[in-house]
Amino acid sequence: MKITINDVAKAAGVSKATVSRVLSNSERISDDTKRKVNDVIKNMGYIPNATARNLAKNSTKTIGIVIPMDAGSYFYNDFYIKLMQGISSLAQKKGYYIMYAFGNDKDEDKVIKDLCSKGVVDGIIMLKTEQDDKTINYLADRKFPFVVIGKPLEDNNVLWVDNDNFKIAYDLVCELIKNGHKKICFIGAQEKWMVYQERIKGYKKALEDNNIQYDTNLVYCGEEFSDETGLAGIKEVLSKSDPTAVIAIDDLVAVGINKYFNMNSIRDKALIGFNNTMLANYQAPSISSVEIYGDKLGYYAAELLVNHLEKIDDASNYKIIDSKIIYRQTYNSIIKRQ
Amino acid sequence: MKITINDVAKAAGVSKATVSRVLSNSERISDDTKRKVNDVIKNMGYIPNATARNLAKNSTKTIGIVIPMDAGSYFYNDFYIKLMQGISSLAQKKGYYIMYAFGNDKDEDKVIKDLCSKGVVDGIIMLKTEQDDKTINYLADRKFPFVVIGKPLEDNNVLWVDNDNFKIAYDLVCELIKNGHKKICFIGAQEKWMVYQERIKGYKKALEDNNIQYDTNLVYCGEEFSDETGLAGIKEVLSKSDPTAVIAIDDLVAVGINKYFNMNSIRDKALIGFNNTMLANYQAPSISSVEIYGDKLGYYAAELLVNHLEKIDDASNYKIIDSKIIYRQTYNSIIKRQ
DNA sequence: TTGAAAGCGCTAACAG
DNA sequence: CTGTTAGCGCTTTCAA
Repeated sequence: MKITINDVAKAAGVSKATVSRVLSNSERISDDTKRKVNDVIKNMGYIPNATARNLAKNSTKTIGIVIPMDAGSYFYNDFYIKLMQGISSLAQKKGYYIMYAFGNDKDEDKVIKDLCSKGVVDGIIMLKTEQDDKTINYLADRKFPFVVIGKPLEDNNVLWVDNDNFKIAYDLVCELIKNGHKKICFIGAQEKWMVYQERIKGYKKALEDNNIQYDTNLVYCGEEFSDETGLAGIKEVLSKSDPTAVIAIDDLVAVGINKYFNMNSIRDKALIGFNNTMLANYQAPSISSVEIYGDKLGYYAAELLVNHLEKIDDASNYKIIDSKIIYRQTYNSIIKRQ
Repeated sequence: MKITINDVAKAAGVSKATVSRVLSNSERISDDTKRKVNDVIKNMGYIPNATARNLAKNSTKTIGIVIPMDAGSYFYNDFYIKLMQGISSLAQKKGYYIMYAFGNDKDEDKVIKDLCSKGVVDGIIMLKTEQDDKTINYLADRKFPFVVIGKPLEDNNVLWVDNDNFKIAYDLVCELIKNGHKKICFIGAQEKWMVYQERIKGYKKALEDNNIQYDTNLVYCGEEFSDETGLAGIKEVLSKSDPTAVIAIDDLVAVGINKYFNMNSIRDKALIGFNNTMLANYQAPSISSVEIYGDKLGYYAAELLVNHLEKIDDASNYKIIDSKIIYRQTYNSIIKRQ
């Protein structure tokens, strides 16, 4: 039989209100009774029922996350898992539970609406980096607490976390230039996405600041984040120019480029991808990449949300996560390829 | 202001019991009032409060999953995501929510205990394939509903789903033999794990049934599921024997073997991994692998659990998931390697 | 500092 | 078929 707060109260010879106070560590309670009640609790192995507490407090202490499952995001498994880890880490620290749901293309907002209207979660983290503002608006309108991963187009008090994609690209290009590279190729995809736009901006600015002329022949932007994009991109660029270093917007794209280099025994070009997936690490040669710390993104997204839920004032409504270049074999220009 | 069942009752001119009945689609209610109440519900935009319902029904309609985060499982991201997708798919169909938590090495059982004692979930799915029976016993003792992914050592009414690792290996070896292979190498890891034991059994049986002598020189079992294991394993096997086909217990192990083949320009050996991860697909040459359908494992695990929760009699307490060989470049013995 | 009592929003006997 | 009435287990005024 389940043991409730009443059982404890009876056994301890106090009212259940007192037990409740002990549970929530209320100030206004004598050390004596506190000790007494805690003993009983321990002895009986009493565990408060979360549902009842939730109902009484009108909060669930749980965070909802919606994992996008649109075509292609299959490739971001690594990233999503890392996000989830980060979220989980903060949640455990703060005593929150996490609910997840996969949003299929069509019913993604249905899932979100369900989650936030049925009172099963206190707030939501949207894992989608390229969020449609429809959902953001929906949540904002209802004043439902949420944070997005990926800077939203209009930052009007929306809570968000993101890398500074401009700076990431800027720093990377500067670093390459410092290492003697002058003709640096950039192969991207999804022109409309912020990730692309910010990174290409950083790329351009870095060239400018180093007095290197921007050359459209060195830039390619394909459709999908895929190895085919990499293959097609590098092929096209090489037909018009001769870079010494290549930046790919994603490791998968970099894999395509790497393949092309291998097939054509091109061994004098540096290659750097983004997102530091397993894929990059286990290629031959191993592909350098930029780690964007998905776990941190998740952790701070959760922190932003929880602070908001608990009315703790954050200095700001967003958080920028750092990044790091992971140097592997392809970082050098002269690579021993099979 | 939030609108409750009382508001609806008042507006519809009925009792809240009636509204509740309409909500749960009770039989014993006239079509007239049903329509009337539903209209009001729609008009007012009423959404029942899940927490209150949970408390009243003493069930939460949510499934808990614990994702193992011990060292090394990093490499199974793909697999876990697929499991989660499958679970999510069934859950959405049946109207269940899903709660997840990462179990760090030390506090994994703490997480589980918390989940099942606080009444936040109705049942648990354990994603750990090689489960410690400690946790299983704990849950079984408390009669807390759960299912494990991966056949437990002792199948005493525990609910579980798994691939038939014996059969997978058996079929694969038979297939290779049918294709003319006679010297088939098996490179595994984690000797104590069921996965290894079952597959090696299947391997042996297939040889036996095809009148091929089992040769210990063709078998290697390393420590970790890693590319190093693959490298070390194939090196050792090749020093003693000369297989025409190599089976690796995991894609990551296969990657190591592939690397060795590439480095040494070995192009006359077939290579097949397990788990069909992205890793295998994007190697050069692309590595053949056995798809084990993580999503199905998750889906049926959830189905088993939900049926149990809803007292729907399943024919059996477990479910075997099929598998499929994914043929890629390394399936052929003569491979064009870079 | 503690207790009594009124909910939180919904479900489920039990009557009618 | 529908309403009344207890709860579900906990929190939180309001008094004492």
